[in-house]
Amino acid sequence: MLIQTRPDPSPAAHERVYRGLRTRIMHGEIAPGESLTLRGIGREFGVSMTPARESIRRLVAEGALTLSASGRVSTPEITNDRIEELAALRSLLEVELASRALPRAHIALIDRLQSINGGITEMVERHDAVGYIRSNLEFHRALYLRAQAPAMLAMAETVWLQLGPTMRKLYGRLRRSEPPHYHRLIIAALKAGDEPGLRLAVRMDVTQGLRLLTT
Amino acid sequence: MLIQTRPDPSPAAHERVYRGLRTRIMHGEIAPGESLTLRGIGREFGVSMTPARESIRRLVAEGALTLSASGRVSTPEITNDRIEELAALRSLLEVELASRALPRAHIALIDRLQSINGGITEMVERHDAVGYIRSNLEFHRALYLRAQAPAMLAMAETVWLQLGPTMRKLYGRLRRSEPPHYHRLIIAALKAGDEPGLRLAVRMDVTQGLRLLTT
DNA sequence: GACCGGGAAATGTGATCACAAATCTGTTCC
DNA sequence: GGAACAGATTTGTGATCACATTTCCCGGTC
Repeated sequence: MLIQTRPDPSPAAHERVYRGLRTRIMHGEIAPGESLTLRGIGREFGVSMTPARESIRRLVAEGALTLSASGRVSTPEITNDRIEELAALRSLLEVELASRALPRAHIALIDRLQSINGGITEMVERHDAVGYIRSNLEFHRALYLRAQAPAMLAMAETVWLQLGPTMRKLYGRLRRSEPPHYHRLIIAALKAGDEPGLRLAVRMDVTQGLRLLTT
Repeated sequence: MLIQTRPDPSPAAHERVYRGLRTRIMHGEIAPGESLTLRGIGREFGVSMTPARESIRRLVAEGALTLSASGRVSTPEITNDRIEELAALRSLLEVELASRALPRAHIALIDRLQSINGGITEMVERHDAVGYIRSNLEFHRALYLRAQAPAMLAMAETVWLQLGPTMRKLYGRLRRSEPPHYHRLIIAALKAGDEPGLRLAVRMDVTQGLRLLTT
């Protein structure tokens, strides 16, 4: 075999740009309604307009960005109806994912979740909004990875992406020292093998924060 | 006002290409594993590689196409696990959409559904696979449009898109003169305002065919 | 007959450019 | 003072090109 396995020597430029923008959006680092330009993105990542355009198309397709009639791209202004819908989607998808992960949840996973949870508490104390959002999503992703349902997980992440720009705003309205209460319930239900309890805990955790925005 | 309202005078080239490919994939006109080339697409639609590439990026982002490590694009070969997952997603999303549409379902909608249903029967008699798939999706979309949940509908359509290439294969295994049995149940439940019945009928309709593929 | 190798063709990637449309800006006019 | 207009600038779009890599095909070797 002549070809040495090099899994990802230098990701394509459009991939780099895509990943960069994606995590920024998902973590709420871009305000709703903020607008972007192809040349600006290109300059920022040191590439030409071509890869910038491709990454934008991808993000638009995933609902992370909207583009106006004239082709201008910006993060979507989110309405209450849309938030309600996205919260319902999170509930539907993530309850199912958690349920599928339950029979596969070993002790190692529970340890991992508890560790991530500690990180979340730390972020709350530090008032680090981006860190909080990132850790919170990490908690959910760690659990759902056990569901062995990649298409479903991808859909859930797409919903997170669409909610990204409002997450920041959401965080501002949370109680300052709010501990991840429902996360504890999720872990307890996992330990007990309690499926109805797990479903309820996930549903509450997922809709709790978003309810604040719609009222 | 100087600017005359022209809602869509000439859709951008990449949009045309995107729509063209999308409907072909969703209707099952492209076999699983079939591969496409940027130059080929460009030649077919009379455009250069640039719009072809953008539409491909979009479709890949939506899961309608996969691209290999070397960047080659093709329709995804679908495994049984993936089909099971996508069927579960259809079930989750479409049951919810139908449920939300129920309180808004007027007589005009029911008439429309019955009319589409007639078209489906016709397609079955004609052994027109593509027409069958198209009419079937039209039936579901007409119902879900009443749910007033655009983000959720978009997700459901994404799942249809991902199932597209296997729809054709599925059709081949259906009984020749199979009438849209569960569609009748859906319409009956709508008329009766029977929510549990509607949820069940949609779940059965959505998973019925796909079950054939996994066994 | 099957496997391997090398060269030719095909393919994806990214940069650059021209062009049209949209946006911005500074000035003028009421 | 504020609205309207015209020119300048910015921006998205799509075509074209060069380049590196991959894929394909044909001939040779064991």
